[in-house]
Amino acid sequence: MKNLRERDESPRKVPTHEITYCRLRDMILFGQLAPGQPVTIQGLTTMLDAGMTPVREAIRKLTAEGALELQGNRRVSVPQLTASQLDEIAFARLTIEPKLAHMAAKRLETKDINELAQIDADIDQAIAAGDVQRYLLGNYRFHVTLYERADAPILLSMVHSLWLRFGPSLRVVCGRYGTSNLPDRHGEALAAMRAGDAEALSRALKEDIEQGIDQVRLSLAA
Amino acid sequence: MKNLRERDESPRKVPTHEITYCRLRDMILFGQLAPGQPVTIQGLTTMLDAGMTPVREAIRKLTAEGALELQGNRRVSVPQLTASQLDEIAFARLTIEPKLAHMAAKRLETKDINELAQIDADIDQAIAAGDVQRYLLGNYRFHVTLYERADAPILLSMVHSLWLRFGPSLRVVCGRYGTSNLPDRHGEALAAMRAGDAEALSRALKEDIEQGIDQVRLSLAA
DNA sequence: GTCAACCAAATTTGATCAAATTATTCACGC
DNA sequence: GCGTGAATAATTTGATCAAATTTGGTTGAC
Repeated sequence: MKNLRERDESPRKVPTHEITYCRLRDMILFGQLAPGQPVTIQGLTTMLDAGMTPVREAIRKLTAEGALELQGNRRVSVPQLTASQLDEIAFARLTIEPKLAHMAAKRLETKDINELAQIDADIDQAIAAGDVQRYLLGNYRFHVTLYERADAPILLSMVHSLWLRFGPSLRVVCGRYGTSNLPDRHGEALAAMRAGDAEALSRALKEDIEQGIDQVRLSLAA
Repeated sequence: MKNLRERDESPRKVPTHEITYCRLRDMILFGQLAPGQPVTIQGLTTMLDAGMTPVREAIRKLTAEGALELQGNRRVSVPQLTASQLDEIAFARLTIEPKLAHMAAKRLETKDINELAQIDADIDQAIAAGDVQRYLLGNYRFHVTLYERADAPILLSMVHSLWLRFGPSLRVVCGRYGTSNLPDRHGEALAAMRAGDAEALSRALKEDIEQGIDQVRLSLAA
């Protein structure tokens, strides 16, 4: 009985700072906050409709994850990647993500593969429609859903942090060049999953990641 | 003139939450907080002699880095590693740290190598004297000092997080079995640095890390 | 054994103080 | 006389704290 909550006003179960963190993170990953654009803490309190402490805590967490940086003294912003930082991310992603895919391969059940196929279908639709937002969200979900099956929380959190650093730049690329030329090795990946071929799966992921990073690298040079 | 601060009471330059974060982090890395031991936020406010907000922010940051975990509901604690989590850390460390060593190799100057030799000498003294605290601090400084020369902030922050996860367990091992049997491939590493051999350096680091992890793995089985 | 009241701890808000940025004004030079 | 630059004042923002609210756990009574 104590779990039932009748009041519409406060169906609180998760703390505000958690909600604030998620909302701010999604803003960084999928859009509204462009790299370099400076934001004040108080601006975020009104933007996210939360008190000062929860916003503050969300910022600390995201700063630790590399999704935000404390710019000089007074403002925070989404970091703008340099070429050498992109190389670091490339190395880390190409090492860890194929490993997670490999680990996940053995544990994947038919249900999981169907779910991933569903997500992939949605991605194809988004690409065809030129819907950047939906492509980014689908791509993120595809990778994370797969990696979660590896049951490796530490590596997963590292990947999570890498996506927070990489996501904003990918978004900029999509916004500039549209959804064509974007990585779509998901078909190969799904085939490897169905065949239970861990090696092939991790190879497909590696190529998918390389393609995405090359895209950003090109855009960075310009 | 405005930068001069006469008042003894408040020589504030770095914010409290920064200081609190560092102090708490060092407590986790080098000692006082054992894995599994639950701590309350209020306990930390008195222990660290800081207000509630700074402590809260430090906890958020350390939680994001994996140094603390929100235990069920109500308390935080230093996570206790499972065997599979140790495998994850082993994979990540053995991938990233040799890479950083390799990157650093080309940039090392004589001054840096001398500094590292100095640290290594201090480690040897600590091992001979059985001084666990000093060994841990020296070992940490040796690795971090080397990696910093790679000029790769993202990979460095990932390593930083891995050490925060690994450190407490290493400490437990030292406390239980003393400072013998501990990794000391630093001599080989220094030789490789002097020879300018990046491959040999990264190999030495790899062996040093493997040795340390095996030590913890053994202790975990018991 | 279950329910309710109480207690302790976490969360959150609002207030206060300090610091920094911006705007305005005054002075000096061209 | 007009424009530029520096200095100071004002407003905005950040950091910290203390108090109030909420939540979860525990204990005692029925």
